[in-house]
Amino acid sequence: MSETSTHLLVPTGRGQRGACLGPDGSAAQVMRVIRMVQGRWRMPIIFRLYADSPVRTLQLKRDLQGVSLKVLTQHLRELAKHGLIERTDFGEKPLRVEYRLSEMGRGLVPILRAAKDFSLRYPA
Amino acid sequence: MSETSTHLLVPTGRGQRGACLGPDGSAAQVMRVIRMVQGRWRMPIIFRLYADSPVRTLQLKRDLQGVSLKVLTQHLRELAKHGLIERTDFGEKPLRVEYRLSEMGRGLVPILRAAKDFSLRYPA
DNA sequence: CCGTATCCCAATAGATACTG
DNA sequence: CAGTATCTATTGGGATACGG
Repeated sequence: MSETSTHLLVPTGRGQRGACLGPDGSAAQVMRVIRMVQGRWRMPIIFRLYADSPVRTLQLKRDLQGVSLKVLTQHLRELAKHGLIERTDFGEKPLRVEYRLSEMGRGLVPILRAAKDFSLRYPA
Repeated sequence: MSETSTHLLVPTGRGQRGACLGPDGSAAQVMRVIRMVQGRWRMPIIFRLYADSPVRTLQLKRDLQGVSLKVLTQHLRELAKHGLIERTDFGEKPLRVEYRLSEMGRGLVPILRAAKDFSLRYPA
């Protein structure tokens, strides 16, 4: 196909510069991931669940230190909606709800490790 | 140090579950990267510069299609402030400003590739 | 050509009070 | 215990107009 070297995002051809990030929609695919994990408490939640889960709600709140229950619940709901975590409601009394990282959530690990490496290699 | 298995984030010890993401501050390091790249037009800008740079301002605006000059400039300033891109102002008339991905900006590539892989492996 | 200044709207998140 | 309801402050980004 034609010479698209200066055109929108990355050209479709393989082997040239930029090809390893893929054809056009790559930015959108990356943005999707960013939207899933962005938010004041999402990384703390994900790391906490990764270190040890399942965890009950109030234990999570205590460990995150500083988050309100409202905001924590909002984030947990969003994370569960996107499939990164799983919510288990035992229909007990007193109430008992647990959260755990899903298989998809564990799939984030390579991204997080790459991001952490980047932060270490390029300090603020 | 006591048994921290259920404690804050990831325990300091090596070799257990969670250790591959590192000790405590990892969430903050990842959040730093997220803050640098989050924003409506940052991924499109980064991918565009990665595909071909340097690029002049209005060419970038045309390629991004839909962004206003104000918002584009805001993002470019922030990206430059964090060191991900470089801004070159040739003191010419008519005005001529170019943006290019920095070495640090290219350091994002492993993260972006991991994020793209994740999106493909776990579609919406 | 490359911005900045203003105004506006929606989304985020903190504080606080209430509920099954 | 595990939420929801309100209210508020701040931020991000779009539209538009103006300026060097």
